[in-house]
Amino acid sequence: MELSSFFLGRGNGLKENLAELVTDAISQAKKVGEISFSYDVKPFFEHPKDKTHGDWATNVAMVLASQANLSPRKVADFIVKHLNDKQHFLSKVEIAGPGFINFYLSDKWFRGVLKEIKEKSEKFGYFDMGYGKKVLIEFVSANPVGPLHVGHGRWAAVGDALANLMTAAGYNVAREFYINDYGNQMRIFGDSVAARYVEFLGEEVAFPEDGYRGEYIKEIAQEIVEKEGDKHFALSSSERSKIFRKIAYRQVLAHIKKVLLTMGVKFDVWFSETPLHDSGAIDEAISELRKQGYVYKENGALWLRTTDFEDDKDRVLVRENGKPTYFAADIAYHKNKLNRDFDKLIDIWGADHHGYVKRVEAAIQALGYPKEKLEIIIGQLVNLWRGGELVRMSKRTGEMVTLEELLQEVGSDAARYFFLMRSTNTALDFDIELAKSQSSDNPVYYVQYAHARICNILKFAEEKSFSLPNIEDVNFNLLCEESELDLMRKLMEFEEVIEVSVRKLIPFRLTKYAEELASLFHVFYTKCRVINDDSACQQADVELSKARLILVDCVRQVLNNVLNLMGISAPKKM
RNA sequence: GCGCCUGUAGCUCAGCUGGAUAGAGCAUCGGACUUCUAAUCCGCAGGUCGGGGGUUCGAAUCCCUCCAGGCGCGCCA
Repeated sequence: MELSSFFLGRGNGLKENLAELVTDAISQAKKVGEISFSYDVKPFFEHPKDKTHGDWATNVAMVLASQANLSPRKVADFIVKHLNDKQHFLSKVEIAGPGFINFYLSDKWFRGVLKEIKEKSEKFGYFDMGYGKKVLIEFVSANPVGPLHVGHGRWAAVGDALANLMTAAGYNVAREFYINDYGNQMRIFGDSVAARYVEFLGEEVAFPEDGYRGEYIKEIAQEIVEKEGDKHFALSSSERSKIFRKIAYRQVLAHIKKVLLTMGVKFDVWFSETPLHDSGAIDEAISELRKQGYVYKENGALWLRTTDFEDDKDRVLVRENGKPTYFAADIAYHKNKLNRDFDKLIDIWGADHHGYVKRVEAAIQALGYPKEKLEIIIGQLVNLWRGGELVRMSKRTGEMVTLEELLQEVGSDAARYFFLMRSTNTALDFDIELAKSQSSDNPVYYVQYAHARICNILKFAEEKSFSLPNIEDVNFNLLCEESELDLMRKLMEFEEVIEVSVRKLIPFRLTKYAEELASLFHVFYTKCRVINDDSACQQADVELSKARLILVDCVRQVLNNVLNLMGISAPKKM
């Protein structure tokens, strides 16, 4: 998924510099007649998989070769000849393989990253690619008729991390939860609780057809009995149902908010569906659609011609009985969001709703908005595993692990990490035993442990009166071990990771980066000692310790920042 | 039947706009603690990228087709 048009920002500074350098060299070569081509190509840069191929590489010579009617290596020769690296951020440029141009960054350049981290601290990695554009991310949006299940946890973790990421990238982000508190299901829900209530008070009652049979319904009813006694007993069944719908809804919603808060997920807006019906917003939306010419009547119902926008079939807006469909309300909801002046709407839905995507996109366009206004992320479902055993879940049998139970068992950090760990278009296998295990198998602890280890070094340094040096007093040229240079390279990548994660809407990329950085730190840790506490140690050792202290403190900072974006704590001690 | 997602090492997954010898983690096996936390590190091994065709200098990546799995195809929400 590419949102290129929306994500025109400054982008990654270093990459841009490099791109400019190469573009300039190409136009120079063209000017002097060495390379001729008629249409421009944008150089593509990547980090070579193999370190010995440099820090960056571009394939531009190979792309130009056929146009220029020259061999790729010849084109590369001409380009390299015209590179004018005024800022001296390259130490070496090589032509390799079929025609890659490999760039090696100068020491000066990637040591500069340490200074930048110290300056920006918790804002390191942040940059302005959004220019304050307003984005609304709608996620979770569970029906308020029961507890959240583990799938909701995934959307909570993904949505919240995405919101954090986009904020870091300079967007103005709001988080919203749409509450489907209207319609049939709410009525059934109220009836179900009412029936259990009457049951508790000792009266035989027929449980509603299609009623919610989960244990939690009984719990809600019992709570009402305990708090309010039998005062609703004497009411007529329709009055009772109405009241219970309200009470039970309040309880469930409060519970949903509480559980999400346990995960550290806070919404800016809780948007209720009911007012859309009561305020005439749905009628307005429909008349707007009619004005645009996409509405027609057939078989007593009112239809939206979504097939004009690639949907399989047209969809009903108003039923034969005069009641608007869920779809109609959803159109009014999206219209409401669009009216609130967001530059971009992002919806995160479970895979079980993917069949709904086309019609909502159609509705947006029928309302006169460009399709790109709305981005719908479809996430695949979550399978729970306990050890090697798949945990079967079924609403019918009531065998359900709720999000609350999962959080209680594995904790918020592990839960969020696991929910985030995979691409959203892959079904997620969530192994409860693994999430709980305090071992190297568990990536959450692996990353957090790196952070805690560094904090311990800093504490140890303090005890040896090796306080964190002033950055001006440090000679970073002393950092020349491979593991040190690898760490600095990885630190430098952070901004780029944020950029890619946002551009492609893939927050799971953060977990990969966190693990890579943690891993490089652990390697460094076993190879390099930071604090030389030998009283007889040389001045040179002291200088090296200073430089390494700054280095590990920078790693600590970036680990902290990436964990923050994921909504996971960065413990000082483990 | 149609639509969306998925198929890469024994397992769970990365792999960007088509690029260099397809990468991690786990599991297995073999090593490393008198040293700032061994919740760590190092090494070995492991692959017809679901099958087949096509596009081209080059395909895990793009196109077609087939196979397998998940999800969805209401005037439910």
